[in-house]
Amino acid sequence: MAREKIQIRKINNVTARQVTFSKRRRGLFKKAEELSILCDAEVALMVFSSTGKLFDFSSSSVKNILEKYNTHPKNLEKAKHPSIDLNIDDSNYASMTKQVAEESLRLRQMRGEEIQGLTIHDLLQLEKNLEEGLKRVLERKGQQIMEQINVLQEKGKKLIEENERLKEQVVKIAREEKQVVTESENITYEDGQSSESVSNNALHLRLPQDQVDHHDHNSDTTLKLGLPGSNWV
Amino acid sequence: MAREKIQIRKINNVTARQVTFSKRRRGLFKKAEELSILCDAEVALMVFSSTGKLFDFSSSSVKNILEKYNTHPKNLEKAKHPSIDLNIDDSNYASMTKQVAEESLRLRQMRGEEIQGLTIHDLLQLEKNLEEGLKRVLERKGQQIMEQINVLQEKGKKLIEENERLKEQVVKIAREEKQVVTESENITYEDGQSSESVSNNALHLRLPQDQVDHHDHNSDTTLKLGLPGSNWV
DNA sequence: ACCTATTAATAAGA
DNA sequence: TTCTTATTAATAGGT
Repeated sequence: MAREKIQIRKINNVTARQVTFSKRRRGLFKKAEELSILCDAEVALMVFSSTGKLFDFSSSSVKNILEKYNTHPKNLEKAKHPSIDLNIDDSNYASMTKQVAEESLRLRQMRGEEIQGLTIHDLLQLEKNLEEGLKRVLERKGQQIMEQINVLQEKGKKLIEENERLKEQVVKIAREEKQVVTESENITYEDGQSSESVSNNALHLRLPQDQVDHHDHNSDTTLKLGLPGSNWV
Repeated sequence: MAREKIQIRKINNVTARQVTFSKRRRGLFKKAEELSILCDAEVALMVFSSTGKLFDFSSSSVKNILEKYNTHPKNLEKAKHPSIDLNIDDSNYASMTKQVAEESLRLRQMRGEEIQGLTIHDLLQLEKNLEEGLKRVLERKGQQIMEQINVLQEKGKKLIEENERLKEQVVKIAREEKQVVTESENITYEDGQSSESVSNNALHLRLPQDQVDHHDHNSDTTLKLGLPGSNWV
């Protein structure tokens, strides 16, 4: 696909072969990845150059895909482990494969795929299952969100209480320092803030580190509610 | 590379996805073979469709390449797992069991079971899947029902036409019999029904058996619509 | 499955 | 190796 059409046979010129290998290898890996993404397929690709260098790609993990490959019924026949268990294994594998296939089909049908062959009755059943599932999920989501809100309210309450304590503490410290100032008049505040401006932003004052961390940790919970697409009401 | 540029992300339309899978899979395998021939490289390619179907290509034997892959220095470090070659033993059984368990869990979660441990985020995802599935199922059900209705209307039309023909036939026969009666006055009707009462229930008359069967068969379709819980509008 | 307008890959050369 | 570009190949959307 280029300046000239080429025949598909081994390229004899070594340099040209290497160049073509690089280019086409990239193209092949790109296509492999695209297929896996576009079509939700599992793809594993291994290439050894003529110099023995290995290149591989896998949509998930090579290990998983190879396992899947090895257990695939298509390959089970050729298993060269002539053990006595083979027959038992085969039937187990066969039944398991069947089971997997069935569950997989049901799952896909729940997602609205492969439902072309279903009768109206089947479709109504499916619809009922989906609505039931959706209902439960929505219920659970509502609960979960209410719980989160309660947790947040609880934390908020605690934070307010803590703030009150801290304010008092700050006022107290300020008073003590005032006393000190009164007593020996050469000591000043370290920043420009007077003790009167202390309000809710008490955290900006120097506090023991563990308390600061505590607040940061708690505020994580807030983020969990900031999710998009929430239409559970 | 076609009528329109597409983004590389999962194709949502199931049919389109399957079509694209077929086309691109062919392309990918062709490219893999070309690379192996042109550049004298060893290539192994495995693809599982989203329906679990396996397609593979290998320039030599998959087994050889997998062996080579497993013993390649690049993998030896992390290859603590007892090799991924064609060992068909309990590890595969275990992985299959795991797979079954996972799919089964997902299925149950789609039905709203075992969702206590899920986060809000998980629940939102589940909800989205369920709504998508439900949407597709409802669409399909609607189609299916419209098809059934069309079929029924078609059959109804044919039945009406046939009834008209039969009525004419009956009237004609009745006339002929009247003639016969007139000619030789000792012949009577075989049942108490006079030819004047023939209306839509023409089927009650003795007809050739095949026509009766034909009607009974057609009326089967009617039953398929008489299902409970239909709220698809 | 086939068609074809378009995009993507790539062979050769720099 | 990388870039460029003329050309061939792959393919998306329709039929």
